[in-house]
Amino acid sequence: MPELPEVETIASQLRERGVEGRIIRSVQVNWAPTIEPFTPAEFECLLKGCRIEQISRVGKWMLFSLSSGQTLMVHLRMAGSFALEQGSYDRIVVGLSDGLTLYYRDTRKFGRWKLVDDPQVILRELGPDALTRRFSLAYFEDQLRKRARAVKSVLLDQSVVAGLGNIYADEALWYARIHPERRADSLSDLEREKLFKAVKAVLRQGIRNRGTSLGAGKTNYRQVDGDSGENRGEVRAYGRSGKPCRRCKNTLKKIVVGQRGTTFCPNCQV
DNA sequence: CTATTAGCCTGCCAGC
DNA sequence: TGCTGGCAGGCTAATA
Repeated sequence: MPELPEVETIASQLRERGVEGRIIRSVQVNWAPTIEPFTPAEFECLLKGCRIEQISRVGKWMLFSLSSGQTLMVHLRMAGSFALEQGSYDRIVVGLSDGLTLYYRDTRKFGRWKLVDDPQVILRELGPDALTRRFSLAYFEDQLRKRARAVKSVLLDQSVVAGLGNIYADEALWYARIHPERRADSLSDLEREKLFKAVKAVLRQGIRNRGTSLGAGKTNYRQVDGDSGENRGEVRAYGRSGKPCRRCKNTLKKIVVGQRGTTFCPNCQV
């Protein structure tokens, strides 16, 4: 579930809690596939003694720039999170200077840590981050016009725009009143603009509310202090199948688009 | 270029 | 209550 707003929330909370500027004293890897192709011993050797200079985010990637010149890039995938207190499912434990410990928690073990000399090796495969100026209306229109796929699949394609996942894609389409299965190249000028604005708006709202948690389970998104995100009450489409549309009162419907569960309003999303 | 499937893992939930 | 199958927010690789 961590999409752009959740990753942004976690990154900014780690900054607020003073992770930047600390020295890495130890690295304990409890689930080795997370750091492939390195072994836990190699990985600790490369990180130990490095200062964490800066924590940033691009799309759904978190970037820790290190004093060694390398960058630690973390993708939380389905269930990854960070905490500053020990818990269950801690796959990597990073001991920092001045007594702080960073816990990487990931029930489903899908998350991945990449240690790279140049972040561009990974970032050049991505389209512009959805909340930057590089993701402009002109760019988005151009991308939509040349793709025949379902518009929802285009929103989820990280090489087109980086940061949207299943929740915020459904939300943006609901706000723009566009049916998720519409061919991207069939949208009108007005629809493209409405969708563009909706994408930016739902992501900003997600950040303001510190992310969306859909349940209380162990695989659910959590802020750094363990709290749920507060955006759930704002959700209009995702996970509301069978419930009334908050705009027209029709019953929301769930279908599959590009192998992904998709909830929308058959009445007002056309 | 687009679509489809399988795989990676574990927890959760509905249904029986 | 207890078990089971199917499903889940992401992404990649392989195949058609």
